[in-house]
Amino acid sequence: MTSELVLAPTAACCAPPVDGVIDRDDAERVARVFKALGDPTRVRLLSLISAAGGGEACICDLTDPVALSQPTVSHHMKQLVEAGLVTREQRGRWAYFRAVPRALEHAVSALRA
Amino acid sequence: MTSELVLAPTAACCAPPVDGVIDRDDAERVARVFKALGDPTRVRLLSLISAAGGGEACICDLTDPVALSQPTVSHHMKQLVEAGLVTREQRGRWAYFRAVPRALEHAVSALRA
DNA sequence: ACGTCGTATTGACAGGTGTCGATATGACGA
DNA sequence: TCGTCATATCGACACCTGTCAATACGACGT
Repeated sequence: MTSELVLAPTAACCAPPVDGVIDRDDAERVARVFKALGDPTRVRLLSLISAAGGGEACICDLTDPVALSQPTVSHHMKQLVEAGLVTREQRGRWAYFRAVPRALEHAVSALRA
Repeated sequence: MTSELVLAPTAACCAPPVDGVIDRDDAERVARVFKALGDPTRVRLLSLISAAGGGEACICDLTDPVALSQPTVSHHMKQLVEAGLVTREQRGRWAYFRAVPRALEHAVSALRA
């Protein structure tokens, strides 16, 4: 133990306010975003949506490029939506997805608290 | 199916070169970085290291703030190192970790292919 | 009303992940 | 050489995750 990084008792309960370090709740939120992009399929899905014409795509546009079943793609899209990286808009029979502009950058800058 | 995003047969083998979309290998690499930050503990660890004096910290400096066992912290640090987000330098009995400056930004920009 | 089409949900399964205690490794000091 | 200290590895455990086939849901068009 070279030096004490934290002064308050840590094991007790609430977030120990270490200066300049992201707190537990923010870490949880940031991790949720990164976790959504922690799968290569979802990385490709987000890239596909961003590159699609009009910046939007529906499930049927995505299943072929990633070569996965429709339920699996639907599952991945749900993860991306819940992470706030993508929005979903039902239009008739189709569900259109768009990338949320600066969602990822927001998470990155939250990490640099 | 509203439109064909991809023209080549996809299920076969090599990466189907869809224009402007990240290819399979890059997606794999990018996902590995994000996956490493897909855990709130590792997010805090990276933040702790960055905020530490001299920009470096050893395991013993980290176990208390995250309130986890030494083997668990060691395991998380290994993940961060393998993802290229952190470097490890053995110095005497201690292992010092430093954040790799623009590793995360690099992954983000790779996603915006 | 009925069938069809796009999508979501369910249930199941193999494999991965976070965590710990116990133990191994390796460097230093006496 | 021996003990101690910082860290890594191992083995085990509960839990989560990615995937699919089967099915349910909902919005059309006829």
